[in-house]
Amino acid sequence: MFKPVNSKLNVTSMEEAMMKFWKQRDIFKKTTEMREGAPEYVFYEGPPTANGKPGVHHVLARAFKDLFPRYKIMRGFHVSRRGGWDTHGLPVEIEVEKQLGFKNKQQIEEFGIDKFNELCKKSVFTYIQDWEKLTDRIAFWVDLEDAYVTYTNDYIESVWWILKNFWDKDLLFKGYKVVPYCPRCGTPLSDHEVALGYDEATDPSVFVRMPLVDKPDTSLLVWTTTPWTLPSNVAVAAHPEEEYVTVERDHDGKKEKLILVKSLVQKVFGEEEVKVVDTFKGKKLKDVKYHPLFTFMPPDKPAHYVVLGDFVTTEDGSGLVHIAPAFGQEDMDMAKQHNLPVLMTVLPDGTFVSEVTPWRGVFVKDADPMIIEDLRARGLLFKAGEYTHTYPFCWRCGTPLLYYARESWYIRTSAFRNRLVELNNTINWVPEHTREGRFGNWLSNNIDWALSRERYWGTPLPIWECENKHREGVGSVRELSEKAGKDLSELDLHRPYVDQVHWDCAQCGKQMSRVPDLIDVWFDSGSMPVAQWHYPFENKEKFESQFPADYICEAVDQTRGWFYSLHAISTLLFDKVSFKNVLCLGLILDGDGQKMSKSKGNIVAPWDVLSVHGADAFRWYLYTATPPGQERRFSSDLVGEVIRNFTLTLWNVYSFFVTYANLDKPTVTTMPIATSDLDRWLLSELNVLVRDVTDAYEKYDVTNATRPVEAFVEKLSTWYLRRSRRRFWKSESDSDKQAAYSTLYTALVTLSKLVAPAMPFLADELYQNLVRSVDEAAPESVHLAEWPQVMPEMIDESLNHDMATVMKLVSLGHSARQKANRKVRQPLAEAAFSVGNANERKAVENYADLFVDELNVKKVRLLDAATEAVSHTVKPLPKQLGQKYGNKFPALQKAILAMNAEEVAKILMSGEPLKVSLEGVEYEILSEEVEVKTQAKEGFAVAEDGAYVAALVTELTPELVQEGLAREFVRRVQDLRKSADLDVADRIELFVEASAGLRSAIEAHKEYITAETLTSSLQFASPPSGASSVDDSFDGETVKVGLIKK
RNA sequence: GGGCUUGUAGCUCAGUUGGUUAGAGCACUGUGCUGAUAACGCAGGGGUCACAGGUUCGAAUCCUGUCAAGCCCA
Repeated sequence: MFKPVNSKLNVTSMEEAMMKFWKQRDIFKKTTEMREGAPEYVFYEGPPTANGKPGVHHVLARAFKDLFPRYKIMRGFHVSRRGGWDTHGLPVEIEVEKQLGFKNKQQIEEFGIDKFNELCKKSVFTYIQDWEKLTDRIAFWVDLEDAYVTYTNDYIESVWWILKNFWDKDLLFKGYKVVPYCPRCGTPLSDHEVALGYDEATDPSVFVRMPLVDKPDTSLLVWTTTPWTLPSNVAVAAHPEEEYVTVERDHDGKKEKLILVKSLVQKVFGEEEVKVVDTFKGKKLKDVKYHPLFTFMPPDKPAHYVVLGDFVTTEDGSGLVHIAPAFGQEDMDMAKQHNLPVLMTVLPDGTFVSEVTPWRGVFVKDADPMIIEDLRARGLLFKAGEYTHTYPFCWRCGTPLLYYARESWYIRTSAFRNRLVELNNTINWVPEHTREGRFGNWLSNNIDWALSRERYWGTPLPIWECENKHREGVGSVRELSEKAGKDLSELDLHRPYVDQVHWDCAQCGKQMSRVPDLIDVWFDSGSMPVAQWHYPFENKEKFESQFPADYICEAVDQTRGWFYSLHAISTLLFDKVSFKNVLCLGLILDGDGQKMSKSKGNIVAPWDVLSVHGADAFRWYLYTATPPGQERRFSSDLVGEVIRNFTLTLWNVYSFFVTYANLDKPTVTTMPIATSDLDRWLLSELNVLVRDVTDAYEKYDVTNATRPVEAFVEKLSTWYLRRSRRRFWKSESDSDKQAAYSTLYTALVTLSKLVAPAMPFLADELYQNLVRSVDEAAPESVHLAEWPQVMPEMIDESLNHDMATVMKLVSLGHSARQKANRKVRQPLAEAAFSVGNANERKAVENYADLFVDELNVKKVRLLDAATEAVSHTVKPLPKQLGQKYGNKFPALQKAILAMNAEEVAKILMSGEPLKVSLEGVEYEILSEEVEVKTQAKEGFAVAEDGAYVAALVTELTPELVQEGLAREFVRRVQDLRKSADLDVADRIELFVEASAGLRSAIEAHKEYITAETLTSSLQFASPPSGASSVDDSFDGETVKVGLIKK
């Protein structure tokens, strides 16, 4: 006996009960334990930060992360799924700063780094319960109890070990570079951090005059969008090969001359007429001296002359670029090349130094209008406007970044550029284009990794130096203890405690102190293959068995984040990849295609979806709606569609099976002996499904691992089951019935396994009842079961094709009925079909019984030219003929159509080739290269689609009419049974008062009627009191029916 | 400015090595079927396959350019 199943499914309560079951039986743990010793499949969890609530994009990532470990376990692998938490970094600090109301770093130092970091440590897990609850509810099976945590001493020590390795290989260096710098956070940002914060910005667009020293009436016309950098100007750059002009114009009643690039004259002056007085190549401007706009800081080297550079753009501006080495990468390169001075006019907090007297202490961006005004007053401003472009902002605090020359620690990743690319080419990326495209491009343009951060809560950079710049790298706590001469095994490896460790320099005897920097948090997470095991200090074997990963999965924003940091570290450290397969997910957008963001208020909360539609439907939606790499428009309603379209269809097939199986108590087996075509067909399709889904999983093709299941369930429900219902109802328990039960049972059990990775709840619900309730020896959960084996011998492609033809013709038959206005309950004498080629004709003959039943006709046959009034048309098929004959196709087509259609049809229908001459050449056209269309001329109701034709004989004989009435009557009785709330197996007594025509129809078909309605006795009498009864009329007849449950 | 991706019905998506009639689901309307179904069947409306060129006997599909959106890099 199976547990009775209600056809109404309460998804959420089913899922919650299943969660409880899994927990009680410890199923998750068993999935790992049972595979102890089996081949390892390695999954890495990219650590999230738990200081914010999880959103739908986290559900997306976690759903996809969960899928493959589940599949691989069913395939016999051992998968340890260790969770992890990313705990360091600026986001955490910023949360704490907000709590404390801090505005800058001084406040943190005054407050105390120890206390500040203590708060950071606490804040990291603020929302951990939300994360655990969500993870649990969506059935992402990951071990959070034993998760790695990046702030632990063990983790940090492993990171130090990596850094020491790099230090020893001379891969760490200190450089003077212009970096994107957040003046509020007081720290440079890594390139992947900068990437997170680009936004539209409107900046001033300013053209200024820089008068030439030798020709005071002539000025360079220089363009900038950062007026605040003008006080540190030391040069102007021109493109050596571009044409430049000197133009003359009126200004303040005088003539003035301005120099700019020729191609931008129109854009700069617009309507204004200017006179070009000279034209020359940019290189002629080399070394031309000009008067600086400001003289707050006297340069210590020659400055204020024109230099040449290929980078000068002539798209915008004037073709003359202002150079301020402290505030631009290209500017700094120029300064190095031409030995220009570097004027540091700005403090680390983003305000002007005191030498810049008018604006000292003013934040530079705020000073822009004041500077413009000053230039205007001195007649140096040509014009000022606005310029909208994408500009980087701090990804956490939103402050516009400054490009700012800082001393910084770097990893020499660019030295490994080729190797990074080579190793990447061995990684399987989904979608594939990411390997060569987004990620590959990024690697081949690799620049050194800016590692250091001038912050507090993070992994300290383990480099110590003395005042003479003698430096030592430290790679373990033991090494640190030895150098310091005391046991530091209990030392917290964070600031400020590590900063208090000193020793004397081995070279000069001065005190060694740690450099103040922390490292980029991406280095933390990228170290996880090593650091999660505290390798190499312990767990050597564990590490080796868990490296590299077979599978990782994150959203596309991790391309330059975690994907890069994992790849870069393992390349530099081991010269190996750290992951073999990677699924790179697209972003999740709201219903209008907008990025979800807190500020727009268009966030869909995961719980709003989960509490209504449940986790399975949510997951299934994520797998099937869109290929994983694509961005997706999301709304809760789309998840609801999954329930209606897929979940309930499957559920109802399941509920049908259980309902009838509990009545019949058949012996079910998953090795059915299929005798009927319908069963053979279903099992054939089922094995195609198993084959295709398995292949798709092996290729990390999620869409094709899930969508075909939907298509199969649709066919199972609307064709197999619809056509098989009577086999389950019939009273005798013969082998056909047994076969039907076993076939359906096999399909359902197989489905429960095929959907187990994707819909873990529903899958186990089916499995528990279908398998466990009859076989206690079976694995305790579908998630502990083996993946279904495909049985190729069950696959019959031609049967599948035939059945598709049958379905197509049945559909046309229904269409023809509708056109002829003949409802299905009215039997018709004959249905005749036509198909496109000789092969398909078999299908009509072989499956006549399906047509008879489904279309309610007495006879089925092929339309036949020999015996009835039909005509033919022929259609040369472009695909076949075009591919074979290329550009001869149009002429051939014309020639075939010019022939007598009836004769052509006759030849082709017999399977003979058709001979066509064209330009003296004879072609043999095969029957499958031309579609022959048969048209019924008269006496039929016809529906057609391409070569497929269904033609129904619609004349009714008195016998057919009587039979139709009998069926109508049965329908009334069945409705009555239902409304009287009878059980499907209840037997009844029937009382009927009917008009004459109907009465004789009932008498004629009494046996059929009583069998269909489980009637023990049928009397033509008025229903006794207490009977359920109904009055009705149809087809010109009237009836009163009553029934009593027997 | 450069790179990657995307653009097909009102919405969400398919569309095979190029093949002449571009499909499905949802939604809407009508109708039929049903003792599994929250369903299902049939029919109807709904498309400049983003746009413009090109290659080809033939282009949603290949090429070039343009436009729009998203992400990334400057």
